[in-house]
Amino acid sequence: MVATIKDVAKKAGVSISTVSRVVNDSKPVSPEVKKKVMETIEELGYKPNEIARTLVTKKSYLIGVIVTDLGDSYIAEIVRGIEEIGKMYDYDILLCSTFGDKDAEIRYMQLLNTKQVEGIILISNNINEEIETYTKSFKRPFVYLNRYYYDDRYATVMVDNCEAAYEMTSYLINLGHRDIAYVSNNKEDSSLEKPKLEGYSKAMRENELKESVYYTEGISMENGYEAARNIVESKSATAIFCGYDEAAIGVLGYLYDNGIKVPEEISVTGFGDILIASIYRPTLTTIKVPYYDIGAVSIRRIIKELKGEKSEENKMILPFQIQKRQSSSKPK
Amino acid sequence: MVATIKDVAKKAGVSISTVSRVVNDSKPVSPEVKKKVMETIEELGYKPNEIARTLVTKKSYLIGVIVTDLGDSYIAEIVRGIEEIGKMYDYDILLCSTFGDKDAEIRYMQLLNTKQVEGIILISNNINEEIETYTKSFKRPFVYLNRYYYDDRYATVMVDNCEAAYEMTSYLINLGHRDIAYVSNNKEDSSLEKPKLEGYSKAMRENELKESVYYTEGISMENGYEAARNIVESKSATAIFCGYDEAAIGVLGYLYDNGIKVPEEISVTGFGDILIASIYRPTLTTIKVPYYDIGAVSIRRIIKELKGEKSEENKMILPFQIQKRQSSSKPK
DNA sequence: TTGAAAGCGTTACCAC
DNA sequence: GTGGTAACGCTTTCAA
Repeated sequence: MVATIKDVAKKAGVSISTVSRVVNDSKPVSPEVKKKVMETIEELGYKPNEIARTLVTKKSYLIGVIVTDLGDSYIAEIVRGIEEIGKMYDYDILLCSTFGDKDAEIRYMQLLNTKQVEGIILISNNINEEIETYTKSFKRPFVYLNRYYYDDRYATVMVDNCEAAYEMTSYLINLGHRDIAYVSNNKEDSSLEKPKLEGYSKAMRENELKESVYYTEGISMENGYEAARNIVESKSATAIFCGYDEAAIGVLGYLYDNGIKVPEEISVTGFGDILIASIYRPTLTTIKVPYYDIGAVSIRRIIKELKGEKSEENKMILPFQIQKRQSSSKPK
Repeated sequence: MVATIKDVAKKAGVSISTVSRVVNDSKPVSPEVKKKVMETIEELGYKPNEIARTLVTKKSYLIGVIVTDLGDSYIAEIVRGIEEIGKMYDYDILLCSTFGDKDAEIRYMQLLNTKQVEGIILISNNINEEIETYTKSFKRPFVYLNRYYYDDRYATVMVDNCEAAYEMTSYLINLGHRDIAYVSNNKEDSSLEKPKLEGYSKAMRENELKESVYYTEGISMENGYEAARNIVESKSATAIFCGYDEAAIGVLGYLYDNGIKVPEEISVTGFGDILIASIYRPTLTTIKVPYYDIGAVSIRRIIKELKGEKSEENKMILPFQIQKRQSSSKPK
């Protein structure tokens, strides 16, 4: 049987209150008694039961993190940020994956609450109206991260998508490209795709260039692959800018499979800077979204809120960067 | 304030025992009372506090998972397996990342124990003698996963590395290759590298071919990149078999950067089948290690043990597969 | 079928 | 400084 505070108290010949005091250093204890208690603790290998502690203090030091899929490298990166910063404040991560299932999101929100997490970070791909019901009833700090949809009801952390798309398009234009295709994700009303399109349009308009947008079903590599086929078959571009790295990798795959040289014949750029972007050959020029920082800032916000400091702004904007790599160059 | 069992009891005009009974369906309750209680629960939005429950039942339904780094796709895959199967048995994952820090492994083992996890799965890269002390004192189910070292003191799940390396080498030989270089990880005494080397040697010997092993500092892409340079400069191989996919991707990178065609001029194969293996171009021929299943089997073992069914074998061997892809072909 | 009460391992308040 | 004890929210005997 594992030792409890009682065992320590008995063996040390003091009250459990005293043991509790030395363990938590919460109130003065005479040096001799303290020494004795600490020795006994050592001897018995006593470790406070965090569950019992949580029950009385209401502090579980647990943050619930609900993700779509850890297999997505950008999500692993966010979780990394959450965890590392969380640990700095003694918080641990209770992890749940939804694999895109809306019901699971709700189910896990509830589950995590019964497990007494102090806050929840939800990484989602959907719009899920039911969420609000639960965030409201729980009254715990909540951060909502979503690559597709923006919802001003929840606290979130992101980059300025419009600005980023604008800069990337401008970069390609400055390289000398005139025919720049934009591969857009078609999720109806994806509220975060709009600003990207705007940024692209703005740069093109400013330079009096003709816009050419290709819509895809989703953002997968397969979608990118298909988009590339369409673009190449209509011979309509010297540069392809994709709204998501995943699609961009698909584009590169199509070009590779069809013997089209990148960047000599066509330049390709992405959005995100997920792990493979820098590993794939040619390496992908893209917009580096600071996923690690997004996770870090998210949990920091929750911890701040837990300390009673209300953050005023719901939306936190982080800086991005244009990562220039092998996949882009001047047009031939 | 969130409703407790007391609130429900009072409002429903019954004892808390009765409420507990209907919540857990643990003892017969008269239909009318049951109905009344359930209505009250609904009305108050009552959800049992799992922390309080754990305190009395000793069941936290929490499994501690300590990983090196979620950013490694194979680890994300293992965790996926752990989580999905865990959820089937109502278990949740408490996640900790060590980033290779040995002390962190110990620290988290202790931490997770104070949090009352029912079992621990440790994914490590090191040999850490201290671990035994803790697994022993905790007496909780424990599974140890390590890509480099095998330690028969702990329960573990793996593939037959020797057999896998043998088959991959044989595959290359059957394609017609005679000069096959093996890129080995040099971690001194890495006890899992030995069987791989054996498998390679065995296949080469059986065909009276000259072995040529290149040792690297680690298994990173950079290591693979360097190894490829050495191999190419000494013109010593038509096929390169790497003990880890990461290194193989590095090899492909070097060949790409130096205009050497894969597989036309050199075939490349790996070990693991991590995510990029199938995304990178050319796609990588490799040994598919069932990481998801490794996670799944690990947690299933823990849950079995929790139910009192002791597994007799410490070492569980899972089947692998040779994944043939673009990076290998007959020699020219 | 139901309720009272002990107990899980702590913390925190109140006396002394 | 120290000890006794209520309380946290729940499950589980034990009686009725």
